[in-house]
Formats: sequence, structure tokens, C-alpha cells
Amino acid sequence: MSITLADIAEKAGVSVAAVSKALSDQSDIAPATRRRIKQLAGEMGYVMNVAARTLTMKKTMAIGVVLPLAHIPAVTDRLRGIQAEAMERRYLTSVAFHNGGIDEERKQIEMLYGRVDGFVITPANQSLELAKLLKRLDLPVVCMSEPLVKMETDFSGDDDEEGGRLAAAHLLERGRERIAYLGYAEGTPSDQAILKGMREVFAGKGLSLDKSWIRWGNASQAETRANMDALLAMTPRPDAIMAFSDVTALWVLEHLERRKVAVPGEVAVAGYDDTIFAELGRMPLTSVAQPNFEIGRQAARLLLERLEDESGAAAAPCRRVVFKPRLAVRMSSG
Amino acid sequence: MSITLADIAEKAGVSVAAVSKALSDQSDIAPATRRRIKQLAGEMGYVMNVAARTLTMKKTMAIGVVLPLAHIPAVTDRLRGIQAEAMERRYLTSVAFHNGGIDEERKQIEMLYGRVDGFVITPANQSLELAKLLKRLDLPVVCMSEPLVKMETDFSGDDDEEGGRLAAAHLLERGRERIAYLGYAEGTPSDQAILKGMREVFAGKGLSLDKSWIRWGNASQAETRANMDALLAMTPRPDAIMAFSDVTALWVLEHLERRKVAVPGEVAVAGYDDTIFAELGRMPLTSVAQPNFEIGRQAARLLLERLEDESGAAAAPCRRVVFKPRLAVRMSSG
DNA sequence: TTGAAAGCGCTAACAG
DNA sequence: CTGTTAGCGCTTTCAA
Repeated sequence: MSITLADIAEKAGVSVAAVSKALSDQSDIAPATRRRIKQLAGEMGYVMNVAARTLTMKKTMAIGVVLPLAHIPAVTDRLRGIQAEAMERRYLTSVAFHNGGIDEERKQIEMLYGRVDGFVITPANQSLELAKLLKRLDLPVVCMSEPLVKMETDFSGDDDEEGGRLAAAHLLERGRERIAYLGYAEGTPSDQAILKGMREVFAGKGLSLDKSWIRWGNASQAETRANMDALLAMTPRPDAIMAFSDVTALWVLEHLERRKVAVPGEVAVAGYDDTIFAELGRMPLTSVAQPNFEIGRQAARLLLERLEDESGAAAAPCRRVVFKPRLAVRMSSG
Repeated sequence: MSITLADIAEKAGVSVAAVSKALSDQSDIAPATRRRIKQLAGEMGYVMNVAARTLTMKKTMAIGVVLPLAHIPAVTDRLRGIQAEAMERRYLTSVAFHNGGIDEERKQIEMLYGRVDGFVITPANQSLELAKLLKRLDLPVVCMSEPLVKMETDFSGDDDEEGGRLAAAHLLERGRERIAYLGYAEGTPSDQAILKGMREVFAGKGLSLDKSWIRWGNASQAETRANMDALLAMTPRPDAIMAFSDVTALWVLEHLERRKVAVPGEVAVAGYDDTIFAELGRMPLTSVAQPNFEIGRQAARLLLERLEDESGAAAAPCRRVVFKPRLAVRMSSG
């Protein structure tokens, strides 16, 4: 069995209350007693019982992180940021990945409930169900990288419109006017934001994005292959591909090589995230870079500040922290 | 405030004990009462208080996973396997990543203590300190992919010696006899196992591995670059590079391109893990493939079986589940 | 300063 | 079958 406060109290010849006070550095205890108790606790190898503390304090000192797309390096970078911040404030980060489906997403959130004081999520589903669930649980939520349209929450992410603008401006400048977009899902706010940014730049030049060049569902290589073949079969063909993630862009590079389409000669390619793999694909990939670690760190900070704000935690208005992306230009776009 | 058993008891006009029994499907309760209580609990939106249950049951119903190298896709694949198995048995998976240093590794384990019933770890440090810590915590531990030499535990991973044999045999067959090895750290058992397998195959042909072609510390691109330049400066040069991970192998391909060394013409390259990026690098990469999802799943299974084994949990001997790797041959080795 | 006592929400004997 | 009681280990009044 583990050491408890009672064990220490007995050995020290004081009450349990005294030990509790001493170990949690309360003021109403004699410095000498505190020192003695702390010393003893250390010797006895005391470790606080988390469940008991949680039960009395109604605070778990942990934050829950629920994320899709575990295989995307940008996601793990953001996670490291969250963990770094949480650890600094002595909070545990409890992570759960899911496959992007609403059922798994919901299930993970439910499993975490009662073990965490709040959530950082990158919602993969814009369903009402998810928003309802989170409202019912009534814990602080921070959205990271992707807002939840059905619910107002704190937000940390990058400015995807600006990302779209940067990419579009760059490609236009390189003489590409027929840009296709490979996105994740039509209902995804960040996809829409990127498109909005791109459209803005196009409009500025009196151009527009062709609807039929927007293709969804690029979370698997097979889908991306199919999308690319469809695009290549069109006349005129797109002369540039913008992908919502680096992984998708790498699939595009691989597929174009297979189809013997010259990059960037015939088709320029750009991705999003600028992860370590952007430099390692068939050729160096142009990519929109986000400060992923910082995005995660900030997400955790927003959550923790809300948790530690004793006063009107619930009342405080939602905050949005938006980071500016930049463009890493490499060979794939000439 | 949340709904408690007492709230339900009051509304149903029964005792708290009755509600507890009904909701946990105990037998000593009238079926009708149970149904009524369950119905009511559902309507009232009851959710069990995890801390209270943990305190009474001395069981958290969660497993802790502590891993280094979050950016390696093989790691996240294994993690998905763990989660899948845990979720099936209604256990929460609480993940913590660390940077590979002993301090962070220890800290993460300590933070998880009290919130989990056991650990799945891939030890990044073979220090005595880590073994001592785990022994002191006295919770079941399963090592995944990497054993802990200072401590006997359950193990799930692949047969790295066989991986080394497969790679060496393949490269020899392609006429390469000067194979360099880029490993993670000299004290890492899986590195040593791979080398052992390679040496075996070499010895079979009356050949041996040159010590000076074994280079450690390839967790960053800079280190790998330095190692490669050192190798390329040697006479004779190695004619093949075996890397402990795909990411390292991708750095090698990129570096060789930069140095205008033909692959596989002058130097063949092979990696380890066969992740999705193996096909997407400068050229398709030959790689030793492990069933990562299964390795994770099995690791969780070992842990959960130990946790659920009411009888001599502590007594049961340690088990090792070893998966056979296979070789995915691609262009980088001709 | 210190300690006694109440209680967080739940389960597990043990009576009725 | 159902209810009463006694904790699990901790924090927090409130007295002493």
C-alpha cells in the first residue's frame, strides 16, 4: 500500500490536517513543523493520491487533448507545444487521437471527461452533435487550428486566409493562373479560409478559381490519386496544385512523377504545414509554414489561463490568437 | 454541479447503494428496479465521477503511454494500435511524449502516476534510474519496440535481429559489401540487435562489418549530415547505408543528392519502419517493415491482461511477443 | 499554530 | 432484494 497523509501524521506525531497544510505550503503552520513534516514525507516516499485530491478539490490538474490525423507531423509539433506549456504549469496533458470520424471523436472526449479540467481540440467534425456534447460537459474548450463553427470557444491557430493569399500570390507571380485545390472536406473552416484567401488574390487580378478544380477528400493516398487523375484529364489542365497538407502534396509529387508530368515545368505544387518532410519528398516542396509548436503552446495557455482564473472564468469573453503564416518557397513551384 | 448517485437515489426513492448496484449491473438487485434506475440515470444525464470511483476501487481504468520521437510515423501507428485495444476494453489511453532525455522521460512517468494502472513505454534511456523509478512505482510495465535491459518486463516488438538479417542479406545480394550503419545510440538494444543480425549474415559470407562505418546519433538532420560527410570522406567509401529509421534514411537520400552521389548506383540506401514516407522521399526507399499497429495493439493487450488478471498478477512470468519484420524492396537499393 | 470533524462520490460488506 | 454503515485519502472550516 502507498503512504498516506495519515501515515506521515502518525509518525510525526501531528494531525492529518497539519500534514496537509505543511505539504501544500499553507501559511498557518509553524515553519519548523512544516520543515519537519516535509522532510519526513520525503524520506517516507510520499506521493499524493491524485484521486483523493481530485475528489475534494474538484480539479484534476490535467488537460485533455483530442486530435485527428496523428500521422501528420504538424499535429505532433503542436502537441509538443501544448505539453511544454502544460508541464510548466504542472498540468498533465492527456492525449487521445481519433480517426476523424464523429463517433471516435465523441467517444474520446467522453472518456476523458472527469479526468481533465478542460479540452484542447482540433475538431474534425463540424457536427451539431459535437458542439452539444461539449456544451453539456461544460468544461472550457480551446480549438486549435480549426474553429468549431457551431460553438464559440477560445482559439489558437494560424491565419489560413493569409496562407491562401501567400500561396496564390506566389503561384500567380510564377505565371500560374489555373490553380487546383486539394482540400480535406468542404465543411472544414480552414479549407474554406484558404480558398477565400486564394480567391481574394485571384479577384485582385481579375481572375477566378474554377469550381471544378476544387477536390475534396485527400486524407488517403488513393483519394488523392483519383483526384489528380481527374484533374489531369481536364482541358485545360490546371498548371498548379495547392494541397491542404504537406502529406497530400507529397502524394501529388509522387503521382505526377508516375504520370510523367514535369514539376514544376507543367504543374507547380505547393503544400501546407512545412513539416520536416517538405524538404524530403520527390523534390523540395513549397509550403505554407505555420509556427506549430507556438500554436500548441498558445492553445494550452488559453486553456490554462481560463482554468486558473478564479474570478469569472465562465464569463470571460472568448479569445482568438492568430499566427501569421509565411511561405517557404522551394523547387516544386519553380 | 454534476448529478450524483445520491440525486438519482432520492428521485427514485431508493438508497444510494441500490443505484450503485443497478448501474454497475450487479446481480443482487431486482431487474425491474435496475431498469427503472438506469432509465432515470439516463434521463438525468448521470455521468460517473471518475475520481470517486478511482478512490474506492483503487483502479483508474486508464493506461499510461510514454514515448519519445513523436514525429516518427511508426510511433503514432503503434499508438493507434494501443488505443484501439484499450478502447475496446473501456480503458482510457493517456499519452505523454518526451524528447528522449531521461529527465523528461522520468517526469512524464511521474506525472502519470496515480492516474493510470500501468504503463506502455518505449524506453529511450537505458539508465538504472528509469528502472528504479518504475520498480518503485510498482505498476505493471510493458516495453514496446525497445526492451529495458535493467528490468524484466512484458515486451511487444519486432525481431530486430531478423530485420538486420533481411537488410544485410538483401544488400549483399545486390553486391554491396561495405555497409555503413546509422544508428540512434550505441546503448540502444534495438540498434544492437539490428547490428547483430547484419553481422551474422556477413559472417556467413566470411565478411565483417567495419566498426568505423557505424555512426551514432541520427535523431536530427544535422547529425546525419555530419555522419554522412564523414562516411563519404573515407576510402574505400561504403557502398550501402542502413539507417535505423525511415526519417534518417530520407535525410540520407536528400544529402546524397546534394553531394551528387548516385543512388543506388554508387550507394544503396535502406531504412527501417516502412512508414508512409518511405514511398515519398527523393526516391522510393527500401525499408524493413514492421506491423506497427499490431505491435501497439499487442503491447496494450499484454498490459491489460495483466491488469485484469485477478489472481497472481504480479506473479505471472513476463511475456515477450515478437513480430517478424519483412523487407519492402524499392528503388533506393536498386 | 494546531487538531477534530465533516464531506467529496463511490463501493462493499453486512444486516434486515 | 434493499438499505445502513463504514471507509477510500484528501482539504477545509471551525474550535481550541
